Amino acid sequence: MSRPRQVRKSRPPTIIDVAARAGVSKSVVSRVMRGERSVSPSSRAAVASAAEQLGYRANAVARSLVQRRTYNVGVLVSDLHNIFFAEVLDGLYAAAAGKGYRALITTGNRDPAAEQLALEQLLELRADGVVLAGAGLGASAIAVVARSVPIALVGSDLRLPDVDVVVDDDFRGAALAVEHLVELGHRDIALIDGGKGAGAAERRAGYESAMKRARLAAFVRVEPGDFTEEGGYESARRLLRRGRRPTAIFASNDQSAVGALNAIQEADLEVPRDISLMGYDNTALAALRHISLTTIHQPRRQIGEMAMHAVLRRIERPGAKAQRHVLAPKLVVRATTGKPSRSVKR
Amino acid sequence: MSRPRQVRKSRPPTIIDVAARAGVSKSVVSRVMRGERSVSPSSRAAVASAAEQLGYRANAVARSLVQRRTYNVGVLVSDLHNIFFAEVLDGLYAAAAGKGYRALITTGNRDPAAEQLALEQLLELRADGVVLAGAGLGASAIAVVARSVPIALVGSDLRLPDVDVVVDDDFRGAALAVEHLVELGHRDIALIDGGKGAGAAERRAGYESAMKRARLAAFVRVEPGDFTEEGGYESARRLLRRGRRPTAIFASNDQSAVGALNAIQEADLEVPRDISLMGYDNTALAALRHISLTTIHQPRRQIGEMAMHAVLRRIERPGAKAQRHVLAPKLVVRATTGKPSRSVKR
DNA sequence: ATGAAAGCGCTAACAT
DNA sequence: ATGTTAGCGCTTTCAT
Repeated sequence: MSRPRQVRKSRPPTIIDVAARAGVSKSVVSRVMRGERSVSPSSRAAVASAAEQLGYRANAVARSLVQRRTYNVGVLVSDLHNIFFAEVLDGLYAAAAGKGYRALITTGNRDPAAEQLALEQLLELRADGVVLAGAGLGASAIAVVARSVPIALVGSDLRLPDVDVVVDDDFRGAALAVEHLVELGHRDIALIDGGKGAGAAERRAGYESAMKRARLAAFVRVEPGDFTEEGGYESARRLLRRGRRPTAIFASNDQSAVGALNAIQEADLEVPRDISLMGYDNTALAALRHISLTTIHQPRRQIGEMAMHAVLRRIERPGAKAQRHVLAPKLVVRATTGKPSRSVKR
Repeated sequence: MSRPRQVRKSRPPTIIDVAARAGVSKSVVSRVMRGERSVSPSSRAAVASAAEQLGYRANAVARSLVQRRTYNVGVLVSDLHNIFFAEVLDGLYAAAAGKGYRALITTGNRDPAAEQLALEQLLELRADGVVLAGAGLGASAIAVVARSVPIALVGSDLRLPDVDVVVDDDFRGAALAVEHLVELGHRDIALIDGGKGAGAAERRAGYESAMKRARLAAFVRVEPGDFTEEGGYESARRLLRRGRRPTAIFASNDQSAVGALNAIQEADLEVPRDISLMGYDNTALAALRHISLTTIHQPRRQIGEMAMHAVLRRIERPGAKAQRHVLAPKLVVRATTGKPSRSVKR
């Protein structure tokens, strides 16, 4: 009558417990759990009910050990604060789930040593593949790892053998921005640069190239910047102070565009009446009604899907060659761009 | 002479390979890998060099199977887009790493079914503990899982047995906001409500209570809202349209405060000269120089650390009781609050 | 200090 | 259709 209720925290039931309860061998249980059909309906029912009663949950650790694969794809994100990656992660997740894999996210928090460690951990966990999203790892470190597991890169355009890379076509995106402004009638279009930020160089090149193509080489002006709001503010102030004020500013990311917007307003100028402004990335910031920034959209979700598909493909076909996948950006017109004013040239 | 170079994708080396190469038994290798010291210096050196040469990496899967624990803590985040959680994740990570655990992030993308599945996966992976960050799972689902593994909740104030909960004191935070405004001399302080959003009810109660304490019960005005920018905009428009315009608006999150700011500017009012405005959460939005919103800061990183410590504690001391941890918010004064204008009462 | 052996929970031949 | 058996790569007694 006074037996102890049930040992607290008894181990979770195993396949053997289920087998015993269902009155079959553990093989049958295994078959049922994996949905094989060479099992009699009666056994199937018995196993199902036994598992249910016991609250049985398959042990993925044991399964992974014997199958020598985990169905886990590790995702190493450099920075969870960067809103850019959130949507990429959505794509990664969706693509993984759709193919029966799990995405396991880790981060190094912008610390290279921590990133290296996190990657190491993923490999110890025997992830079947790895996606590096904006990772700050060195090319050599990546190359080494790429020999033992399929890897895809997002947001860094390294060209390594056996490493898939998924990038937005920043060169083209910048050109889109310039073309939009030119169509509106702008000629004096300045760029707020992104320095060494991801994609900044391509955006600068795209800007310069598009300006030349529009026979506007004489108007090319690259103002140093650093992808931050503060940097954008300072850059814009410099641009506005100069003798010849541009009729349009193309900031190479939304963040710095917001800073620029601030400087423009401080100078008592109105956007887009007195000056047009563009950003890049189409972040949530740009969509604020408050700001409503014309910008360039990167297909973030699709980037994620692509990257996941790339590693899954090489997981399932070990021979397959890695590729470089380039996705097309899109122009998003909002309220900060318009025709240049005919105001007096100073 | 023409032997195939080396089989592509040969299996990763195991402890046995290392043992053979080092000329010792696999037990010795195991001991070295785990840093036990009952190993002769010579064996240790031999093993180290063999492992190095082979590129040996411990197999966490095998280890987890035999140890019956993974040193993994699963983190289920409802929404990676929500910037709030990014910093919470930092805290979770740091705390886990500090104690020799790994944090594995998954998400259900706001889809309850997907969340349930993701949680199930974490349990199949035999995570030693789980942190639910803003999860939309039902209390009963959580209660069931809580019987088999230590769980901590962040951002949802459910009171369940055997479930740790970490929350910001939203009641107190709202009171802080009101007190700040009252000190500046405001009396007519309206609230833009957060509807059914996380913490909205507590913030509303905190507002009401603080108003009463300041003998301002007559001025209590709760304008419906929904934590979105659009909602904040609409709420503010309604507040401004009414006969008696409040001298201060307290929006129950930053997002809706930004919407309100927009409405205020449209009404040709200046902040804080004509009207003061506060938000809640201290998101990146509030810090934009453009906006520079006075707001209430939640110790997000600390919330994450706390939650992780809570589950680690119960992982290591299976008997331990779960607790409710309440963290204190902080006032962050920026540029949107000031003394009320002495302008004519309408 | 080292080795031998058992076993973690499961899958995957192989029998029957 | 079902059961038996042999591992997966490691840790952990238990000897020595």
